[in-house]
Amino acid sequence: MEPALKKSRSDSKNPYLSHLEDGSDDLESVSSNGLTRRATTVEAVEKAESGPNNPFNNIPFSDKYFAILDGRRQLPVHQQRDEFLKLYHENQIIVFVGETGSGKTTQIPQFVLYDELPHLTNSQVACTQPRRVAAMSVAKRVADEMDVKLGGEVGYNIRFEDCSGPNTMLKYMTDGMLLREAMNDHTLSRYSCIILDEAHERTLATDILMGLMKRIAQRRPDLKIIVMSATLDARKFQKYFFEAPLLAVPGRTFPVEIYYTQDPERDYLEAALRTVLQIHVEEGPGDILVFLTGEEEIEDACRKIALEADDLLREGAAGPLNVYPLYGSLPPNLQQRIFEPTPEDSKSGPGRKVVISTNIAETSLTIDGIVYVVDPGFSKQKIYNPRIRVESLLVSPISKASAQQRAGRAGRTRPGKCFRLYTEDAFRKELIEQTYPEILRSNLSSTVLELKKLGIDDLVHFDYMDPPAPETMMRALEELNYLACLDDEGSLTPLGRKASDFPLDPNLAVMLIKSPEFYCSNEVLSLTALLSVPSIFVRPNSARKLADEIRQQFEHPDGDHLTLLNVYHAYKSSEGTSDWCWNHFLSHRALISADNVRKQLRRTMERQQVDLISTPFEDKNYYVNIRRALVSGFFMQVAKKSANGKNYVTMKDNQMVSLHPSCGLSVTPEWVVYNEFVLTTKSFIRTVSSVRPEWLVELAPNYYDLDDFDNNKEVKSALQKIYQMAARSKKGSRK
DNA sequence: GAGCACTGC
Repeated sequence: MEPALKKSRSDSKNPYLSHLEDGSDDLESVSSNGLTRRATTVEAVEKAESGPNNPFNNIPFSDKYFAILDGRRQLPVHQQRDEFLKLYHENQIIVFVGETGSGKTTQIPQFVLYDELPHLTNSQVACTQPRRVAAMSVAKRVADEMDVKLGGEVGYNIRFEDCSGPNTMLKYMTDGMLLREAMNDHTLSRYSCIILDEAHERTLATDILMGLMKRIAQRRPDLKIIVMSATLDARKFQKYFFEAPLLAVPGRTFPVEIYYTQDPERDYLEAALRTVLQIHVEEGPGDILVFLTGEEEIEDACRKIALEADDLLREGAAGPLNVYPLYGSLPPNLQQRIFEPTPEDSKSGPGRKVVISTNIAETSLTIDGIVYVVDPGFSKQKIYNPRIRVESLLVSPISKASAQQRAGRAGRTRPGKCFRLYTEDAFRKELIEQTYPEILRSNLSSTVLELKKLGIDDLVHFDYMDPPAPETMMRALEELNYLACLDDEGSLTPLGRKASDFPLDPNLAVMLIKSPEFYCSNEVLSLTALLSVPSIFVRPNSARKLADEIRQQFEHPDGDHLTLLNVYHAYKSSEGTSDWCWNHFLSHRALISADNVRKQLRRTMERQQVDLISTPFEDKNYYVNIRRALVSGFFMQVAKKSANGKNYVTMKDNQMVSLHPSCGLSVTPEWVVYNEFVLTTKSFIRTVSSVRPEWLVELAPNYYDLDDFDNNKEVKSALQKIYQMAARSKKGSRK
């Protein structure tokens, strides 16, 4: 036996593997990529899995364990365990594709774990997920399957919650969390195997991790990498990962019949309503899922369908129909209603429910009992325009992959039907294959900062699976340079290093780090947390006026940022009860979330030695200090009132914008800083506060260089005056 | 006088 093997055995923290270790017949040594690894055979691992004792903790397996084990061995993926192990032993990287129901997310990590068990020392196996709930629920399931305590041998790690410990060998985590870890440990040295699950979703974090994995793979021949994805673009993953071998496992779903329209639909909303009612009248039992694009559209459709369905029921033309909306900003108790039982059949026809949902039902939420899917072929998608530096949401046609995913939702419990409200020709010729990965649709300033912290110096030649547009990269580098997070050579500055440790956009991070200079880091910390969560204001359709009136009592004349702070302080002094929030039209959920973010940021501040300071509330500069701190991070998001006195013009880009109607400023100040640029029916700036122009030239002289304003005479001359005034007062103060 | 698809640190 090789010395390496002996070493790993004597270091092993799992001394219970005698039956694996001693049964030398079951084991063989395999050499690949210059590294010696011990290969377990299916017979050996199945023996270990069959007990009587759990090899991971030496406790006898429970009866429940064996019941689950039988089910696991029925999963499609189990048939290919042998094949998987062979590939795993012989290769450093494998691409694994398995459709819904194949069991890949729960089983593959266990296959790895049983295989690694003989030589696991202190290393771990990580399996990433794009969503927190998935990481949590899969970890729970796998802990049950392995008959261990969650947080023990099997755990999970997501933002705000680390449920793992010193004994954890398998850790499910969000992709963002692993990326954070990589920022402080560039080779991810604590892991012996990293599994990137749901890679086809192409989240920003997964894309960066994939590029990182390629680099780490070369530096760490001992690291195993498994990329798991849905089938469609397996070739692309293989090619990207040095022609890694592919293992494909069939899913376990029921067939779904696809129907197209003969002619293009002029009005997809109207067509969707008609289709739902037609299914309800003509088709056999089974619930319906309809995909629409947003809250307003969904609520509207729900009302119309409920009205029509009532008529049909009264006429005796159809059975009862319950209609449920489903979208992300719907309160959780209302989201849960989709799981209510389907209404009883009546003489006139089967009882059904119909769920009208955004894309949330495409991946994040699974509803059992869906037999019919209505797919109009649209969704709201984020797009980024680097020219004007604006991210916006646009209703766009979905991709073929997305259409396939939607259809699949009809076949989870029995054969189903999917009604596509577009022609087959349109599906073939007009839909793109895959939704563009997030990296091509986002502002990358956060990502660029992360990459720098990850030790990637040459961002342009980093091996992206899909390289972002050069202009997007330029914008990000330029923004980080103005924020002084990167120097003129593009290297991380001490400020940039600090900023990268905060889970925040760079402008928020810089504002927070600089806030002690303005004697208000306590307040800016609260403000940053409030700006990092969904809106804390609730404005129900039924009580808009009242909600607006109550909001007014918190309003600060100098701007929405200060209003947010006022609300937060009132919330804290009311002891944050949900009744108080309800009565003041505030979202308790958002405020709790802001509190969590605040705590996390505060820990980061302590770690980065950013002091917590407050200006006494009585001080006349209390609010001024906060507004000045705001400018130190948001000087690139400033607008000046335009000549007509109604609109605003953004600095440098010269975009005509309006104050968002939610803005609470009592007067329209000459200069404002804004948190967000929203492009909807027209261009709005949202969450706006008044600032003094002399702060701009004082706090961001590089950005407010007069030579950069030649295309806007009005702004240039205004700035010129301020520079002159500043010079004069400097002279004056010298006397 | 308008709106927040969905995630994540």
